Amino acid sequence: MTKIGDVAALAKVSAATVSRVLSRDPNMRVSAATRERVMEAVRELNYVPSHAGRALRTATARAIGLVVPDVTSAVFAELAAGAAQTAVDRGLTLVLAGAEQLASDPDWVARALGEGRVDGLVVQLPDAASTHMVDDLARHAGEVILINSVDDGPIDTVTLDDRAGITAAVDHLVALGHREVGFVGGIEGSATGGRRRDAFLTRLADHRLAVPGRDAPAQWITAFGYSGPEGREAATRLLSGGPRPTAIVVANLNAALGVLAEIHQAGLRVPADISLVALHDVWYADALWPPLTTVRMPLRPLGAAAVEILLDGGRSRPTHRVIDEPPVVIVRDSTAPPSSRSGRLSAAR
Amino acid sequence: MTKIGDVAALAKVSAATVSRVLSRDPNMRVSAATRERVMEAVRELNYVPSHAGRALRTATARAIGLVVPDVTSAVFAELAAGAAQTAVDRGLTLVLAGAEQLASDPDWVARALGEGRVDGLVVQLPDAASTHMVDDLARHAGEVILINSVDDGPIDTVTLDDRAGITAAVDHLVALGHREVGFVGGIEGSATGGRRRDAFLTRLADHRLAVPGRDAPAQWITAFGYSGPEGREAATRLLSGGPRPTAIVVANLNAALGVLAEIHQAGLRVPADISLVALHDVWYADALWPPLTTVRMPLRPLGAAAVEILLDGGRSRPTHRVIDEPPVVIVRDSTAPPSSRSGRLSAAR
DNA sequence: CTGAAAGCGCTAACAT
DNA sequence: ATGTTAGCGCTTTCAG
Repeated sequence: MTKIGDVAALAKVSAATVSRVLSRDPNMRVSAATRERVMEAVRELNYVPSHAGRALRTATARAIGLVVPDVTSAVFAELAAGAAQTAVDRGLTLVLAGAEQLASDPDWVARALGEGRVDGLVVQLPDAASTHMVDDLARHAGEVILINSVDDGPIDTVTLDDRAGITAAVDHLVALGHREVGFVGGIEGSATGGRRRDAFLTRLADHRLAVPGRDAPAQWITAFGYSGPEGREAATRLLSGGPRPTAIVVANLNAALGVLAEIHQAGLRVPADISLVALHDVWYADALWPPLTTVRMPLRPLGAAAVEILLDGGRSRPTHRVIDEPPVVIVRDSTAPPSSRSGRLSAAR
Repeated sequence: MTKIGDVAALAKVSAATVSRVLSRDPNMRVSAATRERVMEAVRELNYVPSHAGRALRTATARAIGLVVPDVTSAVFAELAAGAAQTAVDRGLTLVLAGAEQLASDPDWVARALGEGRVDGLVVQLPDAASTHMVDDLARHAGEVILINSVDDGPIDTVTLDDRAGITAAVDHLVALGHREVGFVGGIEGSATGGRRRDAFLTRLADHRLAVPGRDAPAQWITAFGYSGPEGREAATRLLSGGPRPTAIVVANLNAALGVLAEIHQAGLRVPADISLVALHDVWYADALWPPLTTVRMPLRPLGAAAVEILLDGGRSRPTHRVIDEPPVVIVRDSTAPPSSRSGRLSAAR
């Protein structure tokens, strides 16, 4: 590999000058002529500064890690895009990692940060994150930001307005005339799961609709998790005997796939027999059958904000930001007014 | 951060000894007592060796990059898992990256490698990769391995046996009694696209089935690409007027989503009116409606092999390995014998 | 078996 | 505006 000295020799300047030219720091004054000669030499030799040398000297990696529960969830694509954009703008490398290691190895965080391969970590905790994972992270507050999981505590935090998303979904269904609505939620006790469930219940009450467990069957509201199979399980439960709702809000798109499959399995039609709206929009929402109505959340801004807050660290108190860009309902074909055969619930009483 | 000197001081040895203990190199002989004292100090101080220091000294990053066209494609999950496992076994960090940058910035590769953040790159080229991208990579032969794209040239290469996969799909359909089969392929001129298309045509001939463009309508074989929307486009074309096949082989699962949506849109039923089998198995294949019959390819071994070959580099001639683990057809509900109403093609002539 | 010393490539203070 | 010098944290001869 060609090094800074080679460039310096070719340009007939000192290594320090090459460094100054390459740093692009405005208060590093270098004459235009020298600068030109240096750049010429850099091109000539295809010089790329050694990351190790620079990192050792400056004690920074100019890289941050993005840790997500499941890299292959399409929901994560936009998030990553937002984070990547901001990182690139700031001249940083963004490194992706799955959360498996984080979950399995208690001092993965300490090592990742301690080694100095990255300067900070943007972490989305798995739905089922244990408290000790949060504690592990808390020990590195300042170098870590949590996205869309916890929204308080000593660690910096950015979250989506989950409540607004769920509210928009419910409102959309109500506007279509639905009054009997079920909910497929995240797992019991998870931060987003709780927020989304509460928002659902609250909005039901706002509209004076039947509340599962009170005026409606308890199984209309489920909490198996956000994965496809878990969604399927939830739908099985939700549809098992008794009156069924005319519409369902699914708190996550992956789960909605499972719900959709189970509804088909049960011989029901969407939206004729039952309407479906899911939180989070992904590319294949309209390659499903029927094309799925979704609530698009500001995931890109979420990712961008996470990187920004992480980088502008050094505050005394932790930041807890909520991305308040409003969610938008993408109406496709899985929602429609309830059929005339609706009103099962009232009929059943 | 605590450094090696701190550990040395606490353990009352020199930094060199600490390094020797931590290197775990068997021919570094250190007395058991010293070793124990050092390890004790390491634990006490939570010492993690600085990556930069080590990388600078040894001129290696102990990290490799995995570059894929689309991080969020579920097809990629297994591939990444295989690569990650092998990397971890060898004590390496695996860094993920999307291929956008690779496509847009001609010397992204040179920089990534030159900076020394990674020691090598496992690259899956986008379907529509330009030749100049391959040329850029060729300049770094030895530090780069190509997966499931090109299968010759100066760069090391591992590929799936695409032909076997497609053959298995066709055979499955033929075993069910289909004789009129369509094909939704990758884009014209791509390496995998070509292999899969050729395999399809060959197998058709082997079974003496109607060949699109000769005894069957030319539009039964399409080449729009592997994405969902492109699959949809292909299905539109394939189903446009004229006799239609009783079954379709889709060369990629993402595209199959689009195909499925379009078939539904056309008011056809799967598999009653038309059977569907797709290459690559993903978690949600059975959350679709109907659950999709797929051909499962050995993606995990592919990822593992890529990392191995990259690491065991230094041969004089490039390696071109094919993962020959046989593909397996996962029969779900999207394939069935052709209905009695079949034979449209012969009837039409 | 262990320690001393040198140096990997770079940047930041300090000189000039 | 540019050069000189020192040293970031580590591993690796070379001595002992």
